[in-house]
Amino acid sequence: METTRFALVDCNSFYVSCERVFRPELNGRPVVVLSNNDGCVIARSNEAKALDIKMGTPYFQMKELAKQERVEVFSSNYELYGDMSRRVANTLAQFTPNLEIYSIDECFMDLSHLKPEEVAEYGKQIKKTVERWTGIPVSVGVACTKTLAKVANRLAKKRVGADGVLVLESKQETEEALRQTEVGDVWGIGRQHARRLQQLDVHTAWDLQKLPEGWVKKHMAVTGLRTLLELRGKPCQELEIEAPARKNICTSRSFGRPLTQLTDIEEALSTHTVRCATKLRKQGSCASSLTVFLMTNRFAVTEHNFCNSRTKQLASPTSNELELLRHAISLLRVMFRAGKRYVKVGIILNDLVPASEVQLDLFSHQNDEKQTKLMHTLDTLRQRFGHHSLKYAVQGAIDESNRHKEEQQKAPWMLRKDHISSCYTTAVEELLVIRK
DNA sequence: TCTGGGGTCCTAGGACCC
DNA sequence: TCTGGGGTCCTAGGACCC
Repeated sequence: METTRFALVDCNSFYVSCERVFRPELNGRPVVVLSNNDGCVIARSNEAKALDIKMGTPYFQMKELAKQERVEVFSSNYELYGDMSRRVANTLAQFTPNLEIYSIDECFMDLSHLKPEEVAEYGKQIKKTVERWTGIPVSVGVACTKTLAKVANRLAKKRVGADGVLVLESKQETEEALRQTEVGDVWGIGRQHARRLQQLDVHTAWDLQKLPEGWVKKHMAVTGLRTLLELRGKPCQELEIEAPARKNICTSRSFGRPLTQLTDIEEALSTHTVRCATKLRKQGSCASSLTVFLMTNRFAVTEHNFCNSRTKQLASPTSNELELLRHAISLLRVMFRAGKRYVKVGIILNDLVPASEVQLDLFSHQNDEKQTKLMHTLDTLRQRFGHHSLKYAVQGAIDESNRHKEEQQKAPWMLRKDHISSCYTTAVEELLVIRK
């Protein structure tokens, strides 16, 4: 029987690295990237980590420090990061087609076919090639299960002399790695389980791996048991080359500032709904129900906290955004209460089914086919001319297409993006600037 | 003034059925 | 007063991931 071998390739401080590719003078300097609405820190360069800036720190709490230490601050630019992510994945695909795109900055690769003595050199080649072709620095961890590959990857980043590549082949190498890994840093062990395990004197991945299966199953469910077995070297999770179809699709955003007017919230919700429906059709699915949720500020002590949601079951599954829009707006109107300051609205499309399997409702519109063609046309035009090229009146007159727009020219629900970089790789005008 | 967004899986417990 | 047993389905909530 062939033993399995997985590599985990993880981009170092991915969002920061994307910004640095086009601003190389920022290498060696502290850089952070903020979440949507410039809320919290979600990516940090090593120099920023050295300043003790923690993941998830609200930006307003570190503004002063950023100024003092000349930290370069970016709003998140997902168009850029998504494009860079595709470049990294395409590069990795040159090494093996057995590739799982696990997240925007991580890929698992199947390296079972290699001889043990070839693995380390192969890992170095992967790292070098990605950096040369995309400009993004990566770390590579290799082991016989996904969970152990994660462990290896963490240490590849941390260990001096590892140089960003670590292979766990022998029992001794694996044991040493597990002893050096805190239990809370194991993939699948979150805050709750980590705290509980610490209380039981289980501090490292090595301690965790020694626990009895029965206890782990009882207290950490089968997902915990899988983690345990994978730490022991028994693979429980395969490579997922084809991304499985999503079961829910959600689009939501905080507003640029708290809102009190229904019409403003309707503009935001209808824009989210169109986005969400576009994602739905891209996956080739129809939604059987939709949920709209509306939130007041969960941090405000003075306001009566309010998070409400309403769900609508549809007569038959649909991907028609006109229909989804109608239902979303009517759910919002039922929920809305005057006099509250709202901070966020969102839509979730649930119980998705493949469009090809949707039962035709004999009593519904005769013009279903016409509607399908209309949606297809909308998708094509938006893809070609940008998402803002075709809108409904309810979405409001102002759009986000000019990303550097002054605050007062934006609709009140639109995100703050005070530190946005250019879409170097995808925006036509940017490409022209680069060519000049 | 200022605290992200988008997912998955699992389990317990209630409702309901025979 | 006593008040079976086993199965399924659904949902809310918890925990986790990046």
